Amino acid sequence: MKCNENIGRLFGTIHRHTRMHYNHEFADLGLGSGGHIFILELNKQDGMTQNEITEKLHFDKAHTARTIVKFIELGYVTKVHDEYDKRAYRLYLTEKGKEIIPTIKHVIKNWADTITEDFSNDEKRTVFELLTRIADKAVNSVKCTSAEKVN
Amino acid sequence: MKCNENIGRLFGTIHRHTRMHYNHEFADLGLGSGGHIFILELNKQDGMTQNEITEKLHFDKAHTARTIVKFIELGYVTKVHDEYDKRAYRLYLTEKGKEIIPTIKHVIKNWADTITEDFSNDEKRTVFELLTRIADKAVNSVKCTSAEKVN
DNA sequence: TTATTATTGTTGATTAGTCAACTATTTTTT
DNA sequence: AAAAAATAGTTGACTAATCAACAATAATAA
Repeated sequence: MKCNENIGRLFGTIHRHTRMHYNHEFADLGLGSGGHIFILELNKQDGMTQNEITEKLHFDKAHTARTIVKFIELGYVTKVHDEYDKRAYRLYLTEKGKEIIPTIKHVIKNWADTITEDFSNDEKRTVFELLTRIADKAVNSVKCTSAEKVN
Repeated sequence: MKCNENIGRLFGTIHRHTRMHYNHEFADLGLGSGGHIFILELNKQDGMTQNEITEKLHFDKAHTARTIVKFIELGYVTKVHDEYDKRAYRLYLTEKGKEIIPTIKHVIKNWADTITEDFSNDEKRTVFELLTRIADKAVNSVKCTSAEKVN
């Protein structure tokens, strides 16, 4: 069975083209292809620290730091020193940040609809479920190998 | 139905962690996370031009150019001026290039097995088929929007 | 044949993202 | 309480990949 052979390549192809599309769609907002996720996440749960959002989104904290700096410059996010832990910052969406939520959601939904255009509802549900499981495994497997490295 | 909402995010997460894993596994060969695909493709079909392999893998030609330069330095690939079209180069795997094929295949298969560890054979087949269809749509959709831009 | 257009590949600039090393704090151990 | 270890965030260096502009060559139109 050859099924598994190129699955990584498919992920690469899909991800790169998703990025190209988002780059195009989000250009007017001053966003690139990746940052909108932070905004959506803050919309779900305001007041997270950079570390918390980093872990939730499975990014590297350096990436978060730089993305947030950019969003503050763009006026979408504000950063407040935590009262009790002076190392930490709490992140909040500004009004301007909240305003772009509908646009972001619209672009995301459109793209999802486009790439699963010919899918039945059943297939949509299936692919979402299987990808969720794969993402979980991927995250945990990498976590393990980098933990090994430490030991 | 919320299924579609975050599918792009799943692709991002999976792809980034795949890259981290490949970076780790391919380091000994001097490869990063992406280049091995070119080597596998040349192993399937020798003598392609840079353009041909670029299109087959859905990359940007600039990326191909730089990747090939690196592979020539590493001794995995050679580049031969096309006899009839002096703009083009034909690409061939060297012996050293052929030697690393089994390692590459092994790493890829291992990763695919890891991330679908708890999948039934049926689920593996399904996810592969659905992803193939998604990749196809993604490639074509982006192609369309960039064609629009030209007009 | 000459002029125009298209194609192959290269280079420069830019973005997304990681890792490693660092500073400033906070927590834990002694 | 002092020393050691852990944590939050920043910065520098690097890779993967894209887009845009370019040079050289080839194909097409005049």
